[in-house]
Amino acid sequence: MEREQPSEPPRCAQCPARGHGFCGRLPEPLQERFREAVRPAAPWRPGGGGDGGATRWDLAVVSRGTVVVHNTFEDGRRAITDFMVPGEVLHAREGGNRQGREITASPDFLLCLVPNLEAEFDAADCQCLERYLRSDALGHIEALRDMIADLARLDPTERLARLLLGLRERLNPEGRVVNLPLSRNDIADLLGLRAETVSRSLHALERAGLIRRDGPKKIEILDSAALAAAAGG
Amino acid sequence: MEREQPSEPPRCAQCPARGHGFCGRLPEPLQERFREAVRPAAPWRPGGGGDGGATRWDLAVVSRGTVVVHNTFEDGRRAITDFMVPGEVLHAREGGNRQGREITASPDFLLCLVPNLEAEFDAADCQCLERYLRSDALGHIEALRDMIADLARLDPTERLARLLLGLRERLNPEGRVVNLPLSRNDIADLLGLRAETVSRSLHALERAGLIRRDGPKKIEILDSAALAAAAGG
DNA sequence: GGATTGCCTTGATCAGGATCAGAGACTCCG
DNA sequence: CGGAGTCTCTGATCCTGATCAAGGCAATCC
Repeated sequence: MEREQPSEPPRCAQCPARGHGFCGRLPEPLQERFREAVRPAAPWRPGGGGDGGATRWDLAVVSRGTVVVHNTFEDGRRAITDFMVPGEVLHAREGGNRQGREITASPDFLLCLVPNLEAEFDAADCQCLERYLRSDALGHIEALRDMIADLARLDPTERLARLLLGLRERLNPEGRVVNLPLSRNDIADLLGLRAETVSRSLHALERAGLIRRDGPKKIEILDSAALAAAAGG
Repeated sequence: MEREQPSEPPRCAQCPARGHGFCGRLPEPLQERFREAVRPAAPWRPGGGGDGGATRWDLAVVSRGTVVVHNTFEDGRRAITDFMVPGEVLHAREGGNRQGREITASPDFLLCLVPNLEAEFDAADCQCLERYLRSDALGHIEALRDMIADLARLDPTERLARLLLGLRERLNPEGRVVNLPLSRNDIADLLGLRAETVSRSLHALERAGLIRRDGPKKIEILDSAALAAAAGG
């Protein structure tokens, strides 16, 4: 199986997100055109602030690693407001970075870029893609609203339970194991808590028999139904 | 000035959102086509649950009133996750309402609907509109992320200050007065607080000389800069 | 190997917002 | 006009998650 299939350049054949995510949901003919159009790249230095401003793109799909969107307040308080895992779309921002809003990524991250939609696709494909992009954005809006509801009304343990279920859905839908892509501090910034509280809440979920911890990152979900119940419905 | 201008049907000439918002930002020729395409309607009963399911649309712009998106958890906890005021777009949901997610509106609400984009616009206009819609959705994503950061890291008074500044921006950019479109309870559900805390925080802002209250709904912003500072940057 | 560093965990204390309780203010009706 | 009901405001108490502090553990570096 060393030989590449003609329709899949090596970069796609080896993509961890192959078959999942945005690319996989496109209709077949467009998917093939898409494979030819994408350029793998890491357009800014991982973890570092501000992409140099050089690389511009219309559309990016995360291929490897985790991309994190965060706001920093003037006094140093930080919040993670969004994050994307392999297969998910990073929409182009039109206005550029405003004060305090930044995007970073894990050291191993890699994106698949389409620098210019209209240059790469004909009118029909372009319109079709635009539609999928809009649909993706609307779905994302729903997800962010759910996050808002969680922050507004769930207690720490419930938030953590939701996060674990969401991460399994996105990273490993078939399995029971979640490998946390974020540190305790990042999880705290994501859920509006402190790292200590994250620790304690994980401990509580483990004591209740809903999860099993194997090192700080690896978490096995023992009882999905009970975990969903613990997540507040 | 009783006579209508030919390019503006009465419904648009009298629209409270005239000139502002999504319609106003469209380029002129498209704006005119848009005026002819929209149909004013209130496609579900205000405040009530579940739009009967009858009315379907591709695009809706709020013309009058306030539209509120909220999640309700099984045990009755409620969160307002989003809301739109006149001039703002209510994007079509693709998947229909999922459990616990609902949209309601103030009793006087009115939308401008485009039931079917492709039926009402030619290909070029349609593509242009789709692009504006995507841009609107991306801007909305940014706004929701800001809300997430606020819920995660700001204290009640800071959240309230942000809400007031945001509302003035959206409802009355020129003036100093904000007419709250939500009850204390709704504000609490929006900011992840209790109505009592909203009351106390408003009181604190007033005592600090940043706002003046004139009845429960009418709020005058006395010192924008100080209010922005109190909003945590 | 030993020291350093960063991350995670656990414990003790504290404070801010929730909760409980009750008193005005306003609207909607009869 | 009066009464019911809802919404808003204020006060007193309680509890949860933040804060402060310290120890464990693994990876990295000399």
